[in-house]
Amino acid sequence: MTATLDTQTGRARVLGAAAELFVAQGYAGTTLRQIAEAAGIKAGSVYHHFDSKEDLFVAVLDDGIVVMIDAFEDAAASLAGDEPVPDRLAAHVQAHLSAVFEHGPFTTAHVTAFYSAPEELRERLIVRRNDYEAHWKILVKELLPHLPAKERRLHQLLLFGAMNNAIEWFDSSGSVSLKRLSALITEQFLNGVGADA
Amino acid sequence: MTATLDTQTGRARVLGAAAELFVAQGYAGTTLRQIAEAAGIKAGSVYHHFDSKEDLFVAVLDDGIVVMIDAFEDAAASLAGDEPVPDRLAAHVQAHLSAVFEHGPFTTAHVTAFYSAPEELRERLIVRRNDYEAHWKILVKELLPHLPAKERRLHQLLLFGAMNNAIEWFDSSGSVSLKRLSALITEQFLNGVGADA
DNA sequence: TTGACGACCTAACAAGCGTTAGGTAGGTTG
DNA sequence: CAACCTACCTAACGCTTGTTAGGTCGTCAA
Repeated sequence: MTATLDTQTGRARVLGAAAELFVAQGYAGTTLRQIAEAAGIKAGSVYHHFDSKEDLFVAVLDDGIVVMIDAFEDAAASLAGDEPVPDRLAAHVQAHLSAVFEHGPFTTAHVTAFYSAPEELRERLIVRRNDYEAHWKILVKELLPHLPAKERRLHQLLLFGAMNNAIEWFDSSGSVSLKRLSALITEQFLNGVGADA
Repeated sequence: MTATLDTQTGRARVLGAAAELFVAQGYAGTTLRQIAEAAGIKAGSVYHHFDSKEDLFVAVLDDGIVVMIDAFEDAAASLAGDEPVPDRLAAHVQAHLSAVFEHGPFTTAHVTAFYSAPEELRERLIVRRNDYEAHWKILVKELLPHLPAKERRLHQLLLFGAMNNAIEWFDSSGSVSLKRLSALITEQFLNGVGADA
């Protein structure tokens, strides 16, 4: 459950080491020898668990998207469904950010390493990514029924941009908590920065 | 002025080819032989113009940030200074997006390729990046004087996130114009998505 | 005419890459 | 005890990488 890199076995250690390195250095910038060393084995042994570097990358990101979808559905399940719009949105924003920042490098890899991979490789991942985005699309439609679909899509993309870009500057051990950040993004998204407060 | 890759000479062709490839494939994913071929010369000849792959990368991104700062200052100069807040913000948002989407691969590289480079390389670029962010910081302070500095910084980061992430989905030849996108981002930033319209 | 210079090319270098074949040690199963 | 499986290791393969040394050819100043 709370197993770290040191206590895991074989395949899981490789997967975790790969996730961390892909996040830090991207796909092309990470070598199998680095991954192997971080996992405590030799480069050739990686092929006992995965057929190729590409497959390993796909495995990392597939794991990540599963975590994100779980987080989304947990958030949905924790709501009765009749809460005010800001509360419902905030719960899901926090679930997303929590998954990215606090649930290990697998989710983070989806935000930072995805675009570092060759396009051909990315194509193997978009199905599951679209699955996650579809969850959000339904939610946003429920929360903002008054908007035309096209505009709703644009706003959703802007929301994703604001959330995912936070990975470049947000420090989870800093003075701003993740909960506060979630509230801020929600408030900003729904009501704006408030030119006249 | 409107010189393309084909009409440029030596160094400029290498620079342009490198920018495009860095955008498409990242730093580690792009080879000097690819750059050379795209520029119409041989790999070794790149070293007549640049001392290393790292230097070439820095040159590309330095060129990009200059364009962005120019665009920002042009937008500022085109304003009288007493326009309403939404108009002033929209002008600068459009300047930023226009620079990223319509002024060649150098500016784009700053958004997409920056984080694909090793951290040591990135350090050579942050001085100029900070210079550009400082322009925005001053502007946001003028536009939103009522917010505490800390919160203003967070909102600014969210704005950058929304703008820069647009590179992953915005299609400048699509049905949404860049001007409309600028207006949408500005409206969203200042007033939110409007839960009750 | 000579000389220098810029812009390129050829050919190679050492290092590192992803990947593979074949081997070894320990645990489990019949 | 034998057979088998899992989890590794060693050693190498062919290839690509960034980089360098030295050469060529046209242009242009003295």
